[in-house]
Amino acid sequence: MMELTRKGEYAIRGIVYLATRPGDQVCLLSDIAAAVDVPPTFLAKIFQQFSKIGLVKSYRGTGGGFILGRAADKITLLEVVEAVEGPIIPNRCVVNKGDCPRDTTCNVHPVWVDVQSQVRDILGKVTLQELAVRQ
Amino acid sequence: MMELTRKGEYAIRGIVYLATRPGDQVCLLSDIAAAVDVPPTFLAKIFQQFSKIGLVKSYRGTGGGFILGRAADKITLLEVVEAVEGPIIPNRCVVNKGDCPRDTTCNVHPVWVDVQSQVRDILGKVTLQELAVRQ
DNA sequence: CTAAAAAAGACATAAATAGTCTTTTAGGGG
DNA sequence: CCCCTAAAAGACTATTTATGTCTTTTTTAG
Repeated sequence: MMELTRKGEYAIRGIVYLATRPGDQVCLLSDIAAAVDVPPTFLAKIFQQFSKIGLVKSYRGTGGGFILGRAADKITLLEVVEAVEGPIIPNRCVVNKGDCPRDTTCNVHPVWVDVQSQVRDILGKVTLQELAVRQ
Repeated sequence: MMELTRKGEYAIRGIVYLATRPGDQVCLLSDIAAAVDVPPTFLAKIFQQFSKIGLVKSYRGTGGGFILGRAADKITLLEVVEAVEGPIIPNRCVVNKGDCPRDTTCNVHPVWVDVQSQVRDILGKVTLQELAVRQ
């Protein structure tokens, strides 16, 4: 349960790699894919999603490629994960209030709210900068 | 991401309902299914899984049915969820040590360990007794 | 022996996952 | 303007997982 998909795993690998590169250096998608061992066409889709919400900035044509959309310490793991996996939802019932008919009577509901909150909190406190440091 | 499946949701509903019943009263699967609005054949599969690991106790034949395998305050939500959804695994890399080749170098790894630990902790502290109280 | 009820296993359908392939758009250099 | 490079967009495919159903078997009470 609660398992990250390949897409999520690849997304993290790709953008963390980008964060290890000098901030002004445009990276080719093909280079990133090779470095983190992900199918290039699949990573392309992932980076398109990143690009749309500004997590990365893309340049087309000769000399094009990708750089981070913001400083690495301003991008959290939560943002990266939610960008490709969608919001952290331990159960449908927590999506939005009133969605679940049992809402007020169900004793399980607050537990899922708690889980959601804790997970978001953990992921939200980790930045790409921390993930990019080489050991 | 991290979404409980229908199976998990149904499993919780079913066993929580069982926990609201007097401890010595054997419940028909068909009655439970009707009460919590779950397809009976599907719930049957779920309760078979419960039965195998002792979360519920089953009786066959005339007058048969199900009761909890233990007192409601001795069964946690974590056990129920893991019984049908499998272990809480935010990422494959945390399954067991050495499984992930990047294990020692990957900075993301400890984050998933933390997530796993927190979620298990939250779910492990909630008992069926608490979930069964009527509001 | 018979009826009741769970157990077991095969089967079916739909959705999500994990990609690939092709075409289009944008930008740089000659 | 023409060509080359590289990302964007969208259609397409295969595999796996989720969500069940149906049939047969086993167990048990009366």
